[in-house]
Amino acid sequence: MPENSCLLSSMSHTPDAAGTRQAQKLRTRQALLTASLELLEQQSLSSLGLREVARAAGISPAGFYRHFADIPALGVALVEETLGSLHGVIGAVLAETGDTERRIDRSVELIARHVAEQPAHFRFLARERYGGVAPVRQAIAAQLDRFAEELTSALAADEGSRGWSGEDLRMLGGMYVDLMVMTASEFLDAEGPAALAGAGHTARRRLRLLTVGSAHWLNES
Amino acid sequence: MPENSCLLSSMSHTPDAAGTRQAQKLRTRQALLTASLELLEQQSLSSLGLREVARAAGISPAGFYRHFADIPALGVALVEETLGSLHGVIGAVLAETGDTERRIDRSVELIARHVAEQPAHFRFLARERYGGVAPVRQAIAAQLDRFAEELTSALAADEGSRGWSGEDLRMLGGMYVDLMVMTASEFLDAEGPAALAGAGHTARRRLRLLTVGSAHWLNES
DNA sequence: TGAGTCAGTGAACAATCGTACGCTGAAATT
DNA sequence: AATTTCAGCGTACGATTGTTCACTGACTCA
Repeated sequence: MPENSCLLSSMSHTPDAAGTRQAQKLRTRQALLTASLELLEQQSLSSLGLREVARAAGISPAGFYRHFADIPALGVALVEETLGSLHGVIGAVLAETGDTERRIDRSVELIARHVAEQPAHFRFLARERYGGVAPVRQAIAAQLDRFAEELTSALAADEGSRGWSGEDLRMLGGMYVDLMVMTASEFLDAEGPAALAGAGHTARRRLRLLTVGSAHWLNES
Repeated sequence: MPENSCLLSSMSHTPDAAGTRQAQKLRTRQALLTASLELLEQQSLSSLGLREVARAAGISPAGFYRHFADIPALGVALVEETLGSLHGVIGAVLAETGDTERRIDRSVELIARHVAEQPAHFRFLARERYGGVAPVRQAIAAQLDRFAEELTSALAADEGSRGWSGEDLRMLGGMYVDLMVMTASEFLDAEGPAALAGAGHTARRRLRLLTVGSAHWLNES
């Protein structure tokens, strides 16, 4: 830990340039989220202290309560921030082209890019998916269910899944979602470009295996 | 929490019947493991307190150090206890019969039974697999890698995987392991016999999809 | 301009925490 | 029988925790 500095340094209460009231509040809220996400790279939410977060964000412990009632509440907000902006992206990738191989490549690239851009968010996600804080667990489950649902309806529109039952489609969508989360975790664990490429390689092959399986699903089931 | 009682009550220091020295030590060690596992049903390891565990096990905080140096060290021991006894079981199930459908049924039943018999162990496993305590995470990863390896060599001996590359076999083994962990988590989340049966149903179908995929893997890859 | 709102402060609180010390007494060893 | 070993205890330490309270002062709005 090089610096436990005040992340707000030059923006707190100084009557600087920008800052309507609520804009400033949002900025501190964001500072809390950012600071906690940084702290969460080395520990899990259930051991994260309220004071610890406030300190890292540069506000007093009591100030925390102006934004969140709890550490769990902050966790739920983090879930929102991590996954909220990703809805609709999957459908776009699937709709892009019909070529299966290219679709797989695009999907893996998409995950790799997002993970590389905001690793801490996905680390948090993987860590808390089955973590010790119930509200956060539920929030993540709800978001992932939404993803599975979106993926399911995107798959239903595809010609490759004609004749599939809704139940089977849901299962397939769920598997894709789980595969994505697992792939994201492996990208996170991968250190160095070689390991990263390897992770992408096996991720593609896993998706391909699923694709092959679903292509023959109706004939053998 | 109905009772925070002393789990050792009648066995600590009383010159009762049984108990060579090391046997008694093992017994308190086991009490520590059992107590912590119980506490871990509602929280994760990184927020588990040393004093909390000692209190639940009925010994003094200082006594904890006679058995473990850390809470992380206790976590590693829990990993050992959870997965150590399961090695070899997978190979036995796979070797039992050649019929794919029956094999899938046996596997899912195996998981369901183990999860039902010791739910807390598997809850702990799922929670800490990507949890905040590095040594525990590594211990789990090492154990699961061993499982994947065992599964891989079991698959290699199977006639269905003739012509597969070692790399592909490892991927498939890894997917089966991940699927097992996921299935275990779903069994844990399932409340009531209906949800439990449903989890088993989708677990079987997921395995079947993987089987269908691997049956056509060589032709389409 | 004047009154009201409210994000953030600082002090104080009772708890809990991890760790260290020396001690005890039963079991093990000689 | 004398000696050593060592699992567990009791106490104490400083540090940190979550939460509350009355406060301040810059913004907002009439």
